[in-house]
This record gives sequence, C-alpha cells and structure tokens, in this order.
Amino acid sequence: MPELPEVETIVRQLRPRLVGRRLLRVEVRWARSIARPSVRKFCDGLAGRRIDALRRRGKFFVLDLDDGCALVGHLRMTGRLVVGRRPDEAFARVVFELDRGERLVFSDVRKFGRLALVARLDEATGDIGPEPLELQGDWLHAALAARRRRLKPLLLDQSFLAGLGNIYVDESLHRAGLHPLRSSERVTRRQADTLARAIRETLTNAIAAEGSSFDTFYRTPEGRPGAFQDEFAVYGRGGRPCRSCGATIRRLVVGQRGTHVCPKCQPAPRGVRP
DNA sequence: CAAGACTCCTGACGGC
DNA sequence: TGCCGTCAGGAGTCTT
Repeated sequence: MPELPEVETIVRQLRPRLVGRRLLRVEVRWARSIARPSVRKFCDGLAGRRIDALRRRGKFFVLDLDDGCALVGHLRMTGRLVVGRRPDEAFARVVFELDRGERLVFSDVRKFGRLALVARLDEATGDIGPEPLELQGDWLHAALAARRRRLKPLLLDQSFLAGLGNIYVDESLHRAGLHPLRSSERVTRRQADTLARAIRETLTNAIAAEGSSFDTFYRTPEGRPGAFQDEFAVYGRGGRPCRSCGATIRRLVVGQRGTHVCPKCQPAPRGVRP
C-alpha cells in the first residue's frame, strides 16, 4: 500500500515523537515480519537503544540508532506504524516498548511487511535507485535509453527508481501524457524532462495532501486519512471521464498490475490497440 | 535482459 | 445469510 508519499508522511509525523526515545523491549508476534537478523538477535540488538533519527529512503523507513545500526522497515501492502500509550492495533506483528510508558507498534494485516536490524542501510534495502523527488530529465533520459522496457514496469522497479508504486506511476504517466506501454528507449529527451517533472510534482502534491487513503488501511500516524485520492486523475477511475479531456479512462493490466490510462491524453504506442 | 506466472497473506466486496 | 471467486497501494523467485 504505502508508496513514497505515505511513507514520507509517516516519517514526518512520527519524527518528533520518536527521536531521542529509547527502545526498552521488543516483542515479535509474527516471526516472518523480521527479515534479518534472527528474531532473537533483532530483539537483543534493539533493547536499550536510543533513536537518533528517523528518515525515509524510497519506500523504506529508517530509524538510526545510537550504536550506529539502523532499524529499517518496509510496509509493503498493509503495514502501519502507530505510537501511543495503548495503541488500538488488532494486527500488531511487532511491539516495541518505549520509555515513558509508550509503545511503537508495527501492525500488518497481510503480513507482507518486513523489519530489519542492520549495520548498513543497503543490507536492508538492497541496491535501489535514486530518489524520485530529485529526479532530473537528463539522468532519466539516459537511464530510460539504457533499458528496453515498457515504461510502467520500469518505473515500478525499485532498482531503477526508489519510491514509486502503482498509484503514483499511473498518475505520473498521465500527467506526463505518456502511455504505460511506451518503450523506454523511445522516450525523447523532451519527454523525459516532462516525465521527471510530472513525477516530482505528483509526489510533491501527494505529500502535501498527506498521501492517499481509499480503504481502512492507510492512515497517518495521527489517525487521519490522506486526501490525495480526491485528486486522482486516472487511478481507480476506469470507465469515468478524464478530468482533462473528457475521454473515458481505461483500465488495463500491465505486468499483473491494474493500470489506468486516458486514451486521449496518453496515446498508445505503435502496435498497441487502445 | 525482459516479461509472465506464481507466491507470500488477509479482508472486503460483488454475484448467486 | 452464506459461499465462492476476484481483487488489492509490494516485491522476491522461477521459468520462458
């Protein structure tokens, strides 16, 4: 579920509540939520540590600890982080006891989310691409030309660009007027500039709206839903009129992912029947 | 190297 | 009301 704007919102809201606090004890209720090291070493390694910083890298959140290690997590589809004295969390998978009688809870209905305790960030994230908020057209153009892939799966590939998911790829491609099946190597320099700007603007607007919520799952740590779902141009709007041109938004499947496209704003590449 | 199938999980929703 | 199929904001692995 959470993509870059949702993780950024969570990090911003939790930062003042977590930085400087101590982790007293860790309880793991679903062992596979811990990616590494072992559950035992995870709990032992965190007990007594102070949180020095909270930040984001792609869709990962990172708690830097006072011993130089980091608690790194990925929320995948349904993960959440909540802080409170008695957080109401029916699906708690990992519970961290903090000082001052509070708890940090990692809850996750579908159990896809993962936490890791690592000495170096890339042990948890692997080799991931650059941050999309700093994306520049010249780099993007060269990177697209170096691959021969359809735009949508490439933009979803975290080793190419770190942070975009299904919603924001569809929204960014619509904003840039590019079809998700367009071949990456055929994107012109000018189109790459437009796409880079569309990605930055889409994400910036989504962060300003505190992300997107359209079911019971994503809530900011303050408990509020995001508001960006009200600004969706195409995502989840199949069969409805495009807000820019009035054409009917189409839903197709690309790389096993639901994909939303305006046939007029995003002309299909050669050989693709719209 | 690229792309598709399948897997990990649970809950919500539509149809019958 | 109940059962069943389908779908979901992610990503790793294996096969073609």
